[in-house]
Amino acid sequence: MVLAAILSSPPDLTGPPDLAGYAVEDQVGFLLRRAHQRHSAIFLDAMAPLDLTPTQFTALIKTVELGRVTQNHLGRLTAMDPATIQGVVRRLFDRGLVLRELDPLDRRTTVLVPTREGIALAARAVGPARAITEATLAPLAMAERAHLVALLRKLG
Amino acid sequence: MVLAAILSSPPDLTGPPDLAGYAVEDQVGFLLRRAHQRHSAIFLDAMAPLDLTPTQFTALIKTVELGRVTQNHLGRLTAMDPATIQGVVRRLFDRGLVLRELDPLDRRTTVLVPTREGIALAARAVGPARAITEATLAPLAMAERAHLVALLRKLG
DNA sequence: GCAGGATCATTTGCACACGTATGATCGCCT
DNA sequence: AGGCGATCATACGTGTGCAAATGATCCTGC
Repeated sequence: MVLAAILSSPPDLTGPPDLAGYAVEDQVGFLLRRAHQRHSAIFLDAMAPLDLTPTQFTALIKTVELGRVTQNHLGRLTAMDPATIQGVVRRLFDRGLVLRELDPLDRRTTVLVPTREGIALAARAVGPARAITEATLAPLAMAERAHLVALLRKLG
Repeated sequence: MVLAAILSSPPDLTGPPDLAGYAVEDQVGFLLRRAHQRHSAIFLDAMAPLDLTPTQFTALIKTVELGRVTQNHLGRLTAMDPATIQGVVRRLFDRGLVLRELDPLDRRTTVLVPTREGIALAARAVGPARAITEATLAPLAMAERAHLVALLRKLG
């Protein structure tokens, strides 16, 4: 492959273009994307038996925690915009994990309520979720883990 | 709304279901997703004039930096799997920012080469990119920024 | 009391991101 | 030589994420 590259490319006398010392792989954005990817992979793998994605898990847990929530409000609590939470909730609804109730006093909203199955699944998911957090933070020492979480939280 | 909730739901004597003190919003996964979202929003906004997404920018910069890369190799360098890098490169190609060359010695691969326009756009994008990193890290003090980057890098 | 602005949910269109599958090609080992 | 596992690019399906548009409903100010 190296040989192929040498043979098939003309000698580059100009060298790499000057990007003024900018290194993409050291930027927060790149590192955040990579860390998020890694966590997602760990999550999907560990949660496979329960078939929950990170967003589905978050939405379900929050719904169970609150008992009754409006869809938009749930979205704000879980950092998902209305378009995103809509799809997530639809999948939870299709699996019978949450119900949609009508609020006679505000006919714009649909109030979400966890079903018995939703509550049971949330309870079963907490264990794996702890393991996922642990696995995600595994490369870091204990003090570093707390530090990272604090910094991420501060990042808003 | 409160009244509606009272009227339409039976009294809940059990209280919120026990999730054993698990707080979703304090988990690394949730915080990573949130931080990544925030950064993406900042990026898209600041890079709007150049119309580059984070992944497109990363792929372009790396291609310019290297001069010649195989698509899969570029994917590994930029943390994108083959399926993802394919779409990203296709969009760069459609905009005339990179070329696809054939390697006669390995007919499986397509070698990517930046065009003059691609190189120029990359050069123009570096400034905004620095501003984006700065804006993303704005909530943190200088020492904290370095610390966060170090921790994220260590996270793999 | 009603008009204008805000809020709620939904839809559409685009871009990531991964798993999985497929077909072509390469490299190595017998 | 020949075959077999690995690698490269691509395709498809699903899920996340945002912007922008729509329509229904609410609430506030006048």
